[in-house]
Amino acid sequence: MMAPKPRVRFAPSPTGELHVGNARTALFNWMFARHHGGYFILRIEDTDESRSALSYQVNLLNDLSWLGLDWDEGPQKKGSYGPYKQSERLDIYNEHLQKLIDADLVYPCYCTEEELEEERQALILSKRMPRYMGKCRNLTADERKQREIEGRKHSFRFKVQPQVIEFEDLIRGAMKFEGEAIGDFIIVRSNGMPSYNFAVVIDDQLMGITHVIRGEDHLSNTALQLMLYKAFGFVPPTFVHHSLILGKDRAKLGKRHGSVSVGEFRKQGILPEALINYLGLLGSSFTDGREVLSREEMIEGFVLERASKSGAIFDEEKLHWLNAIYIRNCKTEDLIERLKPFLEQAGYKTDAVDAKWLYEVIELVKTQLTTLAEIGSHIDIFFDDKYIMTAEAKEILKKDTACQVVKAFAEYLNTAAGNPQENYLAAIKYTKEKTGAKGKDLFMSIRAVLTGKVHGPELDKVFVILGNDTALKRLKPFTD
RNA sequence: GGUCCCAUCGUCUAGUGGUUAGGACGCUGGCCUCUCACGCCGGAAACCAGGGUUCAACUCCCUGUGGGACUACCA
Repeated sequence: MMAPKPRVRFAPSPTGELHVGNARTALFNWMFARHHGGYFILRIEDTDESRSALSYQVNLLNDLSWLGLDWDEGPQKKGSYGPYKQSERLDIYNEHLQKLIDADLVYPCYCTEEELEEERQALILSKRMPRYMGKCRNLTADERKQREIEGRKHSFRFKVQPQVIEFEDLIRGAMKFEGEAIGDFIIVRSNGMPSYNFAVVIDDQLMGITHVIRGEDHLSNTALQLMLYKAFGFVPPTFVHHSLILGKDRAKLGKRHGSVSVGEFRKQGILPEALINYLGLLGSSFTDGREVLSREEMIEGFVLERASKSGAIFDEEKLHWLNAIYIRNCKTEDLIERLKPFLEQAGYKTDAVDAKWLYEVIELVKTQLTTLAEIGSHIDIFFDDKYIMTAEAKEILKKDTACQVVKAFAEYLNTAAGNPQENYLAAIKYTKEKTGAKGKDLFMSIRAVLTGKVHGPELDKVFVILGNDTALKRLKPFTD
């Protein structure tokens, strides 16, 4: 008999930009689903009304789509396990809460935040672990009524039985937690919203999730969730906790480490396939050791168990290396399309320019690019309004030989009648013969005057793109 | 503090008792070349420490050390 198709989910909370760490979790889930021909489900965990925002949710879907991580069920995609937003599943949570109330596995807690904070501080002071000590656990019916009359709101807490929790993690192996340290935790808040640990268990169960693939930061939550699975009589899914992405200081990657959101990398001109490739590589490896992999190859070679157990530092340089590879492997027509927003932003009017000509320009500078955003500094030499003479170029042109070279070159060009390709070759030949200059003296001088820079693509190609007229225009100030 | 996780070049990793410890990024030497980039060839660079187990440990066990996560009416 064939194993049932796995159902996995990515369950972000729309409280900020999509972080690369979360994107990687999404990627792992997605690759796992695609590799096994299963289902990738997107669930929005928006039970924190104060932090969730619709704009973030829109962003999230955009970023995921941009990365190419398509989901089979979730927002904008109907499935038979919805709704896929927790804020729309409130009655489901209430039903389940009632079950636990009926089974006497939960109790109302009337403590205020201030009281809880006080308790926490007292415990810390006496060097004990800060946790809820169960003040409201054994309240009598009268005491509860009294608090209701006082108008106190209550949350619901789960009665934690001291126990050892064990489970098998697909990446980490046997996991064991001493339940002793866990206090009665809140499953429904005083505003009626479910807490994370409560909602996640119900949703994963009801949505038929077979593998919970998430970050290591959820490892200790698993113990609480397992208690809930048991309380409901649910069979827990397989848990898989991958390692975290770290900053240079080996702490969990966060805002203070610089760029951490998918949106930021997009704005910097990172290609989605490069980011996906990098994220897939980070903290994992594919069997044959190759590192530049297409989406299909990643799906094909993905083995969850190969994911590393230890955290991985985010290496932007390696991301850039991959990005450069994807840029130069990109078909020039496609690259131009991707480049357009960046060109506009840098002040280049792409519509005002001949498409064929632009194609030649991009084709020529492709290999120099690391990110799309730096396009401007590579093509400025081809635009009169962007062309400027750098200090290094001026230095080159101060030399006597340079002056002679420039004059001779211009002299030939002034009377030349061929196409740019022929003209360039002939002008170089003429200049070489007339001045005796060769090598660097010859080419660098011409490069300096033509592009205003001392670095750039092959001169002959630059000249052809520039054309006779532009070349002469730039030569003129140096020939008078 | 408590619970838990982790530990191979600077970084990402391969490695499952016997290897010259392999690859990639970065760094670096050279080639190509007017320059930069690309490309090609080469180099430096690692098994956290101490005990076991074993004929043999990077690999298995223990302890220590170091790093990290969690410790909310956030997810």
